[in-house]
Amino acid sequence: MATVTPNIADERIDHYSRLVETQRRLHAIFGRTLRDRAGISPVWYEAMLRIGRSPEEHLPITELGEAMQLSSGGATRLVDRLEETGYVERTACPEDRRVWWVTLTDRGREALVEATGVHLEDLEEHLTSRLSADELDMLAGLLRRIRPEA
Amino acid sequence: MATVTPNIADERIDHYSRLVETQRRLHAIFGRTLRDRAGISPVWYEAMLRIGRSPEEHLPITELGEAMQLSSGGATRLVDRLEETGYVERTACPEDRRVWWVTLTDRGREALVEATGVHLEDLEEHLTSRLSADELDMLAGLLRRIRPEA
DNA sequence: CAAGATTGAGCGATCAATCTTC
DNA sequence: GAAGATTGATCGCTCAATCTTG
Repeated sequence: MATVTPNIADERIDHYSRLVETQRRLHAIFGRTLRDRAGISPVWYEAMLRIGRSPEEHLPITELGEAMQLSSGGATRLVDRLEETGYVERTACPEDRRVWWVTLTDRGREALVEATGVHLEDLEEHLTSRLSADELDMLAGLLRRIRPEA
Repeated sequence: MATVTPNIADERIDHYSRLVETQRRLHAIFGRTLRDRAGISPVWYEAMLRIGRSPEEHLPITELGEAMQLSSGGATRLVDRLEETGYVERTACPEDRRVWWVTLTDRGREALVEATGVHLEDLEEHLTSRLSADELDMLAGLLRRIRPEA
Protein backbone atom coordinates (compact mmCIF):
# COMPACT_ATOMS: atom_id res chain seq x y z
CA MET A 1 0.00 0.00 0.00
CA ALA A 2 1.49 3.27 -1.16
CA THR A 3 1.49 6.05 1.40
CA VAL A 4 2.17 9.56 0.22
CA THR A 5 4.69 11.48 2.30
CA PRO A 6 2.83 14.16 4.25
CA ASN A 7 3.49 17.60 2.82
CA ILE A 8 4.33 20.29 5.36
CA ALA A 9 3.22 22.92 2.85
CA ASP A 10 -0.31 21.47 2.69
CA GLU A 11 -2.82 24.32 2.44
CA ARG A 12 -5.15 22.76 4.95
CA ILE A 13 -2.67 23.70 7.64
CA ASP A 14 -2.97 27.34 6.65
CA HIS A 15 -6.72 27.34 7.00
CA TYR A 16 -6.21 26.43 10.63
CA SER A 17 -3.23 28.74 11.17
CA ARG A 18 -5.30 31.73 10.13
CA LEU A 19 -7.86 30.87 12.77
CA VAL A 20 -5.19 30.40 15.44
CA GLU A 21 -3.30 33.57 14.63
CA THR A 22 -6.37 35.75 14.40
CA GLN A 23 -7.64 34.51 17.73
CA ARG A 24 -4.21 34.74 19.34
CA ARG A 25 -3.70 38.32 18.30
CA LEU A 26 -7.15 39.42 19.33
CA HIS A 27 -6.64 37.69 22.67
CA ALA A 28 -3.36 39.55 23.19
CA ILE A 29 -4.94 42.91 22.38
CA PHE A 30 -8.07 42.35 24.43
CA GLY A 31 -6.07 40.95 27.33
CA ARG A 32 -3.77 43.94 27.42
CA THR A 33 -6.70 46.34 27.43
CA LEU A 34 -8.48 44.45 30.18
CA ARG A 35 -5.33 44.47 32.32
CA ASP A 36 -4.43 48.10 31.70
CA ARG A 37 -7.86 49.67 31.80
CA ALA A 38 -9.92 47.31 33.97
CA GLY A 39 -7.26 45.65 36.13
CA ILE A 40 -8.26 42.05 35.47
CA SER A 41 -6.90 39.25 33.30
CA PRO A 42 -8.87 37.94 30.32
CA VAL A 43 -9.31 34.65 32.17
CA TRP A 44 -10.90 36.38 35.14
CA TYR A 45 -13.09 38.36 32.79
CA GLU A 46 -14.31 35.25 31.02
CA ALA A 47 -15.01 33.48 34.30
CA MET A 48 -17.01 36.37 35.73
CA LEU A 49 -18.82 36.88 32.44
CA ARG A 50 -19.92 33.25 32.36
CA ILE A 51 -21.17 33.47 35.93
CA GLY A 52 -22.91 36.79 35.32
CA ARG A 53 -24.58 35.45 32.20
CA SER A 54 -25.76 32.20 33.79
CA PRO A 55 -29.50 31.94 34.45
CA GLU A 56 -29.31 32.24 38.24
CA GLU A 57 -25.95 34.04 38.28
CA HIS A 58 -24.16 31.04 39.70
CA LEU A 59 -22.32 28.04 38.25
CA PRO A 60 -20.87 24.82 39.67
CA ILE A 61 -17.07 25.02 39.64
CA THR A 62 -16.82 22.03 37.33
CA GLU A 63 -19.24 23.54 34.86
CA LEU A 64 -17.30 26.79 34.80
CA GLY A 65 -14.07 24.87 34.30
CA GLU A 66 -15.44 22.76 31.47
CA ALA A 67 -16.79 25.79 29.65
CA MET A 68 -13.37 27.38 29.87
CA GLN A 69 -11.57 24.14 29.00
CA LEU A 70 -9.73 24.03 32.33
CA SER A 71 -8.76 21.00 34.37
CA SER A 72 -10.62 20.51 37.64
CA GLY A 73 -7.59 21.65 39.62
CA GLY A 74 -7.21 24.68 37.41
CA ALA A 75 -10.85 25.61 37.95
CA THR A 76 -10.55 25.23 41.73
CA ARG A 77 -7.55 27.55 41.88
CA LEU A 78 -9.04 30.11 39.53
CA VAL A 79 -12.04 30.33 41.85
CA ASP A 80 -9.64 30.51 44.82
CA ARG A 81 -7.96 33.58 43.39
CA LEU A 82 -11.20 35.26 42.41
CA GLU A 83 -12.54 34.60 45.89
CA GLU A 84 -9.42 35.98 47.60
CA THR A 85 -9.79 39.14 45.57
CA GLY A 86 -13.40 39.43 46.63
CA TYR A 87 -14.99 39.08 43.18
CA VAL A 88 -16.77 35.75 43.74
CA GLU A 89 -18.00 33.57 46.58
CA ARG A 90 -18.53 29.85 46.98
CA THR A 91 -22.02 28.91 48.13
CA ALA A 92 -23.22 25.39 48.88
CA CYS A 93 -25.60 23.81 46.39
CA PRO A 94 -28.68 22.80 48.36
CA GLU A 95 -29.51 19.80 46.14
CA ASP A 96 -26.07 18.16 45.98
CA ARG A 97 -23.54 18.65 48.71
CA ARG A 98 -20.64 17.70 46.48
CA VAL A 99 -21.25 20.83 44.42
CA TRP A 100 -20.07 24.37 45.13
CA TRP A 101 -21.70 27.20 43.26
CA VAL A 102 -19.64 30.21 42.30
CA THR A 103 -21.52 33.48 42.59
CA LEU A 104 -20.52 37.09 41.91
CA THR A 105 -20.12 39.47 44.80
CA ASP A 106 -21.30 43.06 44.39
CA ARG A 107 -17.70 44.06 43.78
CA GLY A 108 -17.35 41.27 41.23
CA ARG A 109 -20.45 42.40 39.39
CA GLU A 110 -19.17 45.98 39.32
CA ALA A 111 -15.78 44.84 38.04
CA LEU A 112 -17.50 42.74 35.38
CA VAL A 113 -19.63 45.62 34.14
CA GLU A 114 -16.71 48.03 34.11
CA ALA A 115 -14.51 45.55 32.26
CA THR A 116 -17.31 44.92 29.79
CA GLY A 117 -17.30 48.61 28.94
CA VAL A 118 -13.66 48.65 27.92
CA HIS A 119 -13.93 45.24 26.27
CA LEU A 120 -16.83 46.33 24.09
CA GLU A 121 -14.78 49.23 22.78
CA ASP A 122 -12.05 46.78 21.79
CA LEU A 123 -14.53 44.36 20.22
CA GLU A 124 -16.04 47.16 18.19
CA GLU A 125 -12.70 48.49 17.02
CA HIS A 126 -11.05 45.19 16.14
CA LEU A 127 -13.93 42.94 15.24
CA THR A 128 -17.45 44.13 14.74
CA SER A 129 -16.64 47.37 12.95
CA ARG A 130 -14.50 45.50 10.44
CA LEU A 131 -17.27 43.30 9.12
CA SER A 132 -20.82 44.04 8.06
CA ALA A 133 -23.78 42.51 9.87
CA ASP A 134 -24.12 39.98 7.06
CA GLU A 135 -20.47 39.08 7.25
CA LEU A 136 -20.66 38.63 11.01
CA ASP A 137 -23.58 36.28 10.51
CA MET A 138 -21.65 34.42 7.85
CA LEU A 139 -18.68 34.07 10.16
CA ALA A 140 -20.91 32.81 12.94
CA GLY A 141 -22.42 30.26 10.59
CA LEU A 142 -19.07 29.01 9.37
CA LEU A 143 -17.72 28.68 12.90
CA ARG A 144 -20.84 26.83 13.95
CA ARG A 145 -20.29 24.29 11.17
CA ILE A 146 -16.68 23.82 12.25
CA ARG A 147 -17.35 23.56 15.94
CA PRO A 148 -16.11 20.21 17.10
CA GLU A 149 -18.18 17.93 19.32
CA ALA A 150 -15.59 17.42 22.06
CA MET B 1 -22.84 63.41 29.77
CA ALA B 2 -24.99 60.30 29.83
CA THR B 3 -23.10 57.01 29.74
CA VAL B 4 -25.00 53.83 29.09
CA THR B 5 -24.21 51.01 31.48
CA PRO B 6 -22.30 48.33 29.58
CA ASN B 7 -24.47 45.31 28.90
CA ILE B 8 -22.86 41.95 29.67
CA ALA B 9 -25.34 40.33 27.27
CA ASP B 10 -24.08 42.43 24.35
CA GLU B 11 -24.03 40.29 21.21
CA ARG B 12 -20.67 41.56 20.10
CA ILE B 13 -19.15 39.51 22.90
CA ASP B 14 -20.66 36.37 21.39
CA HIS B 15 -19.12 37.00 18.01
CA TYR B 16 -15.74 36.84 19.70
CA SER B 17 -16.64 33.94 22.01
CA ARG B 18 -17.50 31.77 19.03
CA LEU B 19 -14.07 32.39 17.59
CA VAL B 20 -12.36 31.64 20.89
CA GLU B 21 -14.30 28.49 21.62
CA THR B 22 -13.95 27.06 18.15
CA GLN B 23 -10.22 27.61 18.18
CA ARG B 24 -9.86 26.35 21.75
CA ARG B 25 -11.69 23.12 21.02
CA LEU B 26 -9.83 22.46 17.81
CA HIS B 27 -6.57 23.12 19.63
CA ALA B 28 -7.49 20.63 22.35
CA ILE B 29 -8.38 17.94 19.81
CA PHE B 30 -5.37 18.52 17.59
CA GLY B 31 -3.06 18.72 20.60
CA ARG B 32 -4.30 15.42 21.99
CA THR B 33 -3.80 13.71 18.65
CA LEU B 34 -0.31 15.11 18.22
CA ARG B 35 0.64 13.95 21.72
CA ASP B 36 -0.91 10.51 21.45
CA ARG B 37 -0.01 9.63 17.90
CA ALA B 38 3.12 11.69 17.19
CA GLY B 39 4.57 12.21 20.66
CA ILE B 40 4.96 15.98 20.48
CA SER B 41 3.05 18.94 21.86
CA PRO B 42 1.18 21.32 19.56
CA VAL B 43 3.67 24.04 20.50
CA TRP B 44 6.61 21.91 19.37
CA TYR B 45 4.75 21.07 16.22
CA GLU B 46 4.10 24.70 15.40
CA ALA B 47 7.71 25.65 16.07
CA MET B 48 9.12 22.89 13.87
CA LEU B 49 6.57 23.61 11.17
CA ARG B 50 7.56 27.27 11.06
CA ILE B 51 11.23 26.36 10.81
CA GLY B 52 10.56 23.70 8.18
CA ARG B 53 8.49 26.10 6.12
CA SER B 54 10.98 28.98 6.29
CA PRO B 55 12.85 29.74 3.05
CA GLU B 56 16.24 28.42 4.20
CA GLU B 57 14.86 26.08 6.85
CA HIS B 58 16.17 28.22 9.68
CA LEU B 59 14.80 31.11 11.74
CA PRO B 60 16.27 33.52 14.29
CA ILE B 61 14.98 32.65 17.76
CA THR B 62 13.33 36.04 18.14
CA GLU B 63 11.53 35.70 14.83
CA LEU B 64 10.21 32.28 15.79
CA GLY B 65 9.07 33.63 19.14
CA GLU B 66 7.31 36.63 17.63
CA ALA B 67 5.47 34.48 15.12
CA MET B 68 4.25 32.29 17.96
CA GLN B 69 3.50 35.26 20.22
CA LEU B 70 6.00 34.16 22.84
CA SER B 71 8.18 36.33 25.06
CA SER B 72 11.90 36.26 24.33
CA GLY B 73 12.52 34.11 27.40
CA GLY B 74 9.77 31.74 26.37
CA ALA B 75 11.27 31.38 22.91
CA THR B 76 14.73 30.70 24.31
CA ARG B 77 13.45 27.91 26.54
CA LEU B 78 11.27 26.39 23.87
CA VAL B 79 14.34 26.11 21.68
CA ASP B 80 16.29 24.72 24.67
CA ARG B 81 13.84 21.86 25.06
CA LEU B 82 13.65 21.12 21.36
CA GLU B 83 17.42 21.10 21.23
CA GLU B 84 17.72 18.77 24.24
CA THR B 85 15.35 16.37 22.52
CA GLY B 86 17.46 16.50 19.40
CA TYR B 87 14.86 18.02 17.09
CA VAL B 88 16.60 21.34 16.44
CA GLU B 89 20.03 22.91 16.63
CA ARG B 90 21.31 26.42 17.18
CA THR B 91 23.68 27.65 14.50
CA ALA B 92 25.44 30.99 14.50
CA CYS B 93 24.23 33.58 11.99
CA PRO B 94 27.24 34.60 9.92
CA GLU B 95 26.02 38.17 9.33
CA ASP B 96 25.10 39.13 12.89
CA ARG B 97 26.71 37.48 15.84
CA ARG B 98 23.88 38.44 18.17
CA VAL B 99 21.56 36.13 16.25
CA TRP B 100 21.15 32.38 16.63
CA TRP B 101 19.42 30.48 13.89
CA VAL B 102 17.27 27.52 14.78
CA THR B 103 17.51 24.67 12.28
CA LEU B 104 15.86 21.26 12.12
CA THR B 105 17.95 18.16 12.67
CA ASP B 106 17.24 15.10 10.55
CA ARG B 107 15.32 13.64 13.47
CA GLY B 108 13.40 16.88 13.81
CA ARG B 109 12.47 16.85 10.13
CA GLU B 110 11.29 13.26 10.40
CA ALA B 111 9.23 14.05 13.48
CA LEU B 112 7.72 17.06 11.70
CA VAL B 113 6.71 15.04 8.66
CA GLU B 114 5.28 12.23 10.74
CA ALA B 115 3.33 14.66 12.91
CA THR B 116 2.07 16.42 9.80
CA GLY B 117 0.57 13.16 8.65
CA VAL B 118 -1.57 12.70 11.73
CA HIS B 119 -2.35 16.41 11.90
CA LEU B 120 -3.63 16.50 8.35
CA GLU B 121 -6.07 13.71 9.16
CA ASP B 122 -7.38 15.77 12.05
CA LEU B 123 -7.57 18.93 9.96
CA GLU B 124 -9.49 17.10 7.28
CA GLU B 125 -11.92 15.53 9.72
CA HIS B 126 -12.64 18.58 11.86
CA LEU B 127 -12.10 21.49 9.53
CA THR B 128 -11.65 21.15 5.82
CA SER B 129 -14.20 18.40 5.25
CA ARG B 130 -16.86 20.42 7.03
CA LEU B 131 -16.75 23.36 4.68
CA SER B 132 -16.73 23.60 0.90
CA ALA B 133 -13.81 25.15 -0.95
CA ASP B 134 -15.82 28.35 -1.38
CA GLU B 135 -16.65 28.45 2.28
CA LEU B 136 -13.02 27.93 3.25
CA ASP B 137 -12.09 30.85 1.03
CA MET B 138 -14.83 32.92 2.57
CA LEU B 139 -13.58 32.09 6.06
CA ALA B 140 -10.04 32.99 5.06
CA GLY B 141 -11.26 36.30 3.68
CA LEU B 142 -13.23 37.17 6.79
CA LEU B 143 -10.33 36.30 9.08
CA ARG B 144 -8.00 38.37 6.94
CA ARG B 145 -10.28 41.39 7.36
CA ILE B 146 -10.36 40.88 11.12
CA ARG B 147 -6.66 40.29 11.54
CA PRO B 148 -5.37 42.94 13.90
CA GLU B 149 -2.22 44.93 13.17
CA ALA B 150 -0.42 44.22 16.44
C1' DC C 1 22.08 53.00 23.60
C1' DA C 2 19.35 49.47 20.86
C1' DA C 3 18.60 44.57 19.70
C1' DG C 4 19.13 39.38 20.25
C1' DA C 5 19.48 36.03 23.56
C1' DT C 6 19.65 34.23 28.17
C1' DT C 7 18.62 33.77 33.20
C1' DG C 8 16.06 33.88 37.83
C1' DA C 9 11.77 34.52 40.07
C1' DG C 10 7.04 33.86 40.13
C1' DC C 11 2.51 32.65 38.33
C1' DG C 12 -1.00 29.80 36.46
C1' DA C 13 -1.82 25.84 34.24
C1' DT C 14 -1.84 20.35 34.05
C1' DC C 15 -1.64 15.66 36.00
C1' DA C 16 -2.38 12.38 39.39
C1' DA C 17 -3.71 11.29 43.91
C1' DT C 18 -7.07 12.09 47.56
C1' DC C 19 -11.32 13.33 50.18
C1' DT C 20 -16.25 13.76 50.46
C1' DT C 21 -20.76 12.92 48.87
C1' DC C 22 -23.95 10.60 45.72
C1' DG D 1 -17.75 2.86 42.30
C1' DA D 2 -18.57 7.50 40.14
C1' DA D 3 -18.60 12.54 40.41
C1' DG D 4 -17.35 17.20 42.41
C1' DA D 5 -13.77 19.47 44.52
C1' DT D 6 -9.22 19.95 46.42
C1' DT D 7 -4.09 19.32 46.95
C1' DG D 8 0.99 18.49 45.85
C1' DA D 9 4.27 18.14 42.28
C1' DT D 10 5.71 19.81 38.11
C1' DC D 11 5.83 22.23 33.67
C1' DG D 12 5.94 26.10 30.65
C1' DC D 13 4.98 30.61 30.36
C1' DT D 14 5.81 35.89 31.48
C1' DC D 15 8.36 39.67 33.44
C1' DA D 16 12.36 42.05 34.56
C1' DA D 17 17.19 42.11 34.83
C1' DT D 18 21.52 40.96 32.50
C1' DC D 19 25.07 39.85 28.99
C1' DT D 20 26.86 40.36 24.37
C1' DT D 21 27.08 42.37 19.95
C1' DG D 22 25.86 45.99 16.60
